[in-house]
Amino acid sequence: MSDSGKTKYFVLMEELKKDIISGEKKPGDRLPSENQLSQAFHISRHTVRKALSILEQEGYIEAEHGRGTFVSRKAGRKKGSGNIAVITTYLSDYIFPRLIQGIDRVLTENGYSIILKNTGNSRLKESRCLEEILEKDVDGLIIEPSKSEILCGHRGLYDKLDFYKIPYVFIQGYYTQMKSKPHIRLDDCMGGYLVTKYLIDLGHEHILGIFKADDSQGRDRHKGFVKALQEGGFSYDPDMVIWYHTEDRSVKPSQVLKIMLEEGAFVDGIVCYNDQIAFEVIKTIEKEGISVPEEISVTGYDNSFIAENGMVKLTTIAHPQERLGAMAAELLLEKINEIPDEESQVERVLKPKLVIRESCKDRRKNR
Amino acid sequence: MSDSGKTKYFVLMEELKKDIISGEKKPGDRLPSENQLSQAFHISRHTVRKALSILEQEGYIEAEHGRGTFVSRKAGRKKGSGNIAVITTYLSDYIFPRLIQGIDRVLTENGYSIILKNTGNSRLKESRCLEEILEKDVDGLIIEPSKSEILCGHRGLYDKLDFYKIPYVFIQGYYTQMKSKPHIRLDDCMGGYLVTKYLIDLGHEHILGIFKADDSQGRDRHKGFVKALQEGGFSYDPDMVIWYHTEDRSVKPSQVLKIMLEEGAFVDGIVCYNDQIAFEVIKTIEKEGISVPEEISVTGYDNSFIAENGMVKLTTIAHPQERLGAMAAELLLEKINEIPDEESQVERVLKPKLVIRESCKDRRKNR
DNA sequence: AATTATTTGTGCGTATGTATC
DNA sequence: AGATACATACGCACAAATAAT
Repeated sequence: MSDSGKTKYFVLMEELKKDIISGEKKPGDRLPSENQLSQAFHISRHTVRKALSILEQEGYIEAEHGRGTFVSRKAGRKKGSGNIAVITTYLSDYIFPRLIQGIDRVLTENGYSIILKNTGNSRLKESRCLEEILEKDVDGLIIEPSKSEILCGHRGLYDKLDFYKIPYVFIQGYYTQMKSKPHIRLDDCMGGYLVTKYLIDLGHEHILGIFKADDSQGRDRHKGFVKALQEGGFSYDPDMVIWYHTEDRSVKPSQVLKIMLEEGAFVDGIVCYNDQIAFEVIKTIEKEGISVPEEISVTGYDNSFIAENGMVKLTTIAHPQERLGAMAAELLLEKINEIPDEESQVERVLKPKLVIRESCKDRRKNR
Repeated sequence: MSDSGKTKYFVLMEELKKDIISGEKKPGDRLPSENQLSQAFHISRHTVRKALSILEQEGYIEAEHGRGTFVSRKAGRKKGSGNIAVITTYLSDYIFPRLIQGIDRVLTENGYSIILKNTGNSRLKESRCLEEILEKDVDGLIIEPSKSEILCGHRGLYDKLDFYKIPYVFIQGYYTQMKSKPHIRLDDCMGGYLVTKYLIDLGHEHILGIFKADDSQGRDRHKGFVKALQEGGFSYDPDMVIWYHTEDRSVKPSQVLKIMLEEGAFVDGIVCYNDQIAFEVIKTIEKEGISVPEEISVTGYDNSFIAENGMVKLTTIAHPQERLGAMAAELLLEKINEIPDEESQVERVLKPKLVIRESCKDRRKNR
């Protein structure tokens, strides 16, 4: 034991570990064979194996039967639990099942499992979920932020994720203060533009917008709505927009609309935040004895089951739900396997498409 | 290698692990010395050490230089991952979102997270999922068996779950060979009875049944179907039943029905395995120029979204999806917290309810 | 206090099996 | 088919820690 009293296998192990950490041996490189090492270090092959087994256990190297021993591609990193957390606002409703389906498909193909959490769109629950995630060891996180338009009160939790080097990607919304973080979303501005433009092209002149005020999607869809109106030569009238919050969603839009209609407001088209709202809106309108689309056209958003199979087939924006989930999973996998130097693109935007059904009527005089 | 092709160290390791998990060796107990083991198992000390090193690495034992090797004090009561695996056939469609919602609600309330897996109703994937679950440490398992009516080819995996004392409960279906295992299900026999009885009471006399052949639900619903017919004084006619398998589901029922109708078979009511099939059936019937329910009544099963919001509002069986999930989670929690002596009830059956909508017509002459 | 037996830890040499190229 | 490389397995020797005599 010439080397400072340490054991032989320990010396060899440290030597190899040093080479790997320093970068002298790069991920994927082949180590000398066991016999070569045993000769070079003047120790028995058995002792070499002991050193290698420790390194393998710690995840620095990977031995392949009949081929050789290689520096692990994810050298230095923990071996990983194989679990990835997925936090969404809701589980069972609307687009989420398909979204989760897409995430699951990609992750399963790559040997991961998903840990599912949902926040009910509550900031408090989102905090709890994140804290739980930090306690368990997950290899990554896909999260749909709750009420993404409201100031982020728990930025610290995301900082912790960064600190522990747990990669995460946002889906659907994103916190505006964290725009540089990886996220995948629909181009909601374009979506809002498309439906509004469609109504204008069909000759509508009194278009009402109903938007959600507390997430980035609502803000973006409204932005597109305004853009289309102004391009069409209409001046923007704030009275022709109903804003609501998550907590209001089942009552406010319908109630306000009802009052507007009863007060005799003239409306020939309504752009709705999503299909659910559109459905509520149609119910309300028809209760007032007004018919859709003959008197008022209505557009939805998301192309959910309800749009295709409801009483009135909704003209809406196609939401490639499963694709969105799959892309999020793919981006996360890239982040997980990424070497710190290179950085993949952090934002991926899906272009929405208009799906035309039966909820809008052509109001042009001359055709 | 007399022992089933496994390596010697592996055999010894499993043997010792079994003793520790079963409680034969208690935490703090001393294992036989390496030399004793090598003599007892007729293997070299080197091989014994290999086995022990794995157990030490996994945290089952702790070696103390000069004293001996001891069962780890924290071997038995690993703190628990707080994760519970949920394996279903599908994720995004039909009743599953709500079911998972129910499971999630109860488990989240109790501080657990769910790891989601889906099998696509494939036995192979079910095996893979179970193997993965065995590798990760989960505190329990809720599983919807795939094709529960077909002989269980991987019983061994469930035995392993028993061995590692991972509690599990079946939902929806259950393997008939494992009836004594905890499971939660609808009383599908009663459900099948209810819809059929309803049609008979409305004066239907030529009732066709469409059932799935490869799960226990299909078999049970058919059983109720037969019971109602015979109680109503009709003899059972096998030609008035269409059986299909999971792989057939999108083509066979409609095709066979189409042929039957075109050949002039007289049918005034159809009991369908579920709402999806009922939906397909209605499409097929109406393509043939026959109207529902005026000429043929159709019943569904599950009371899914489609039943409430489709073209024809389906008379169906209410499936308390979220409740079912919640009950499964509650039963699992009982199993997890259960002291091995006392055993809670293993089977819980939910009574189904008939939901009457517009897909059946009263055919009685005198009212 | 020293000795001895026991037990784990380190290390060497050899042989055979099996996967890869 | 043969060379190479990792995987399993046996036997031996000695060191270091521990416990009992």
